[in-house]
Amino acid sequence: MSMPETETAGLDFIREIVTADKAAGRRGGRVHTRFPPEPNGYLHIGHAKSICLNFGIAHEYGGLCNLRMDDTNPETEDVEFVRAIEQDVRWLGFDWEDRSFYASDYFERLYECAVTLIRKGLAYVDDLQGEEVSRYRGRWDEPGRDSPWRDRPVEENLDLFARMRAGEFEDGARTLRAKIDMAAPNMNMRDPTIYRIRRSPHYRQGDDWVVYPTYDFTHPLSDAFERITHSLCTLEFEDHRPLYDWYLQALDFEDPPRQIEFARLNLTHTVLSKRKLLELVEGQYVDGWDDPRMPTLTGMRRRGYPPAAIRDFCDRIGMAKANSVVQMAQLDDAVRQELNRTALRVMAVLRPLKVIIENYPEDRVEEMDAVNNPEDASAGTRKVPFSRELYIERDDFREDPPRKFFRLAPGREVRLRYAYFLTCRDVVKDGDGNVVELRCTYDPETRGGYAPDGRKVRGTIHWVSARHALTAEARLYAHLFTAEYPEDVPEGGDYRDGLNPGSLEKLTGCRVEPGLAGASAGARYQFERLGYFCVDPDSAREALVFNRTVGLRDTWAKIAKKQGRG
RNA sequence: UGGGGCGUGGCCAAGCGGUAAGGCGCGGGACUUUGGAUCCCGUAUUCGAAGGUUCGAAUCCUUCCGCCCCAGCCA
Repeated sequence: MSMPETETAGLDFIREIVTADKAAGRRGGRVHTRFPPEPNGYLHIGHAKSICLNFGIAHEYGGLCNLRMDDTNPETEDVEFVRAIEQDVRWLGFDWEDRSFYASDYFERLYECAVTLIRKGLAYVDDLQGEEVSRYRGRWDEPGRDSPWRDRPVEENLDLFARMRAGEFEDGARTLRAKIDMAAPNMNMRDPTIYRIRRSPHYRQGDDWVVYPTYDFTHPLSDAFERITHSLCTLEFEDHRPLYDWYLQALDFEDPPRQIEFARLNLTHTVLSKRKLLELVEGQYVDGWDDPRMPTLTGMRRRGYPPAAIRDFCDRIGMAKANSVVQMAQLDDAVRQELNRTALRVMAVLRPLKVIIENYPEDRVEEMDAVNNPEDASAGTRKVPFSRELYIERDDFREDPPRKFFRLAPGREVRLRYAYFLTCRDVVKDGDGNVVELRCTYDPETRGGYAPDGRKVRGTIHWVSARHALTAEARLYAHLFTAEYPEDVPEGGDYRDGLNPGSLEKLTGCRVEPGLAGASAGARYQFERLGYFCVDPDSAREALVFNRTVGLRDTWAKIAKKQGRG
């Protein structure tokens, strides 16, 4: 038996902290994390990073991870979102088991904690309102001033706070604030708000409450209630950490959780901001949260991205504190790689060109054996019907082939994948000179794709039997992916120009990125579903539209510009 | 302007005083019943800049420069 290999490879900074804490036996040597979304929108790929991190770290250290709805703002939250969030987390492949929590379930305990703070002289009811509060808070370079209500006696604070809860005051009339330091250089410590009056029904607690705790107060306490050990959040909360710690200390929690921040995900060519995504949905610029163009998890699911690919992507991009913008190509590659391993292939023709095999009997149909996944023999084979009339991809034929074009052309011979060698004998055109049909012959000796005489062909193309093909009305939510192609089509025409990003843009009228862009003549289509398709140009357009990597960022820029803002 | 962070190739990202991992992208080649996939090879004499300490610095010290976050009764 060999010694176990010691893992010496670079630990990222979060692992380093967790490892050290565990080794030192802090917090009982436990590791317990949580994923705490606010149910005010759908989860996007940015959240996936956090989900993978939280569940991943917990799993790695033999700990647990909770799912917690951070629902302390009744105005924006809804059950629709909690259902969607649960579904997306599950889809991504994570299981919170019986640990589903809601910050709103802690309202009573939170209230008690606030009362404790008041008793300790660490919180007070402030009568200052809106504008006044921010004036008193001062600016970055100038200290704030104490509120005139800051030194109210404890009894009075207790009384007023109870009456706030009882609904005796108007919305916004008073707040409960922590008594910290109005001159603190860290703005978060200048007597932050703990409770505000908000007469808005909570999707979960109904009208039970008219006072709601703020995030800064709720979060550390929720973490402590759940005995979280490491509270992972994004960079913008870095200067909230002193406050996070302050609350826990003021309330004498033992073994308090530790907040650790990491950089949020930014991706090129899309927007990852719930607010912006909400506007895209509400303004009907997209079909909904699950529109395949959206960077939401549900959009990606509909678009055919396997959850394993998203997890892999999150692993690949790493965890750091430096702001960064990850290129979409990185995601595309993770998706392609996973799909390449697992997707069942079928042949498909997006822009059909009819082929008549003149020497093939009219009524004959053969079943050709086709491999379901060349990367995975266990995926088996399927039968594909072959007959006299086929469709091939328009781009697989060139009447006047450029150099290095190895596919079909007048007089040329190619292999029909899984079938026979085919030679183009004649080209049929319509009145405008458009190629509408190819008259061809096949070599009966080449069944299976090899010639007994040993002759070779350079090209192999896809095909579909005209009679048997599903002429899909197809909204193909299939996996459609391809290699990268240059944005610029070389002078004189690139033989791949049929469906390269440039022409795709013209076809769809949308910004198209190379990568997952869509079909390219040089590439082939790999679909998740078993079947064979022939798609007419109109529905092909739709398929392409749904499969493109859209410049949502541009869409957003246009909207913003129209509305006169940045 | 006060505070908090961050700066390693086109994009992510390891590295934590011993002489720049890896991935994406890009370029080239091999192979192939997709021109896909796969497989090779190449791609930072240099780590924001300048000084300093050291036999030796991306790593330590100093100064400077740049970028991000914070003045919600949002999270």
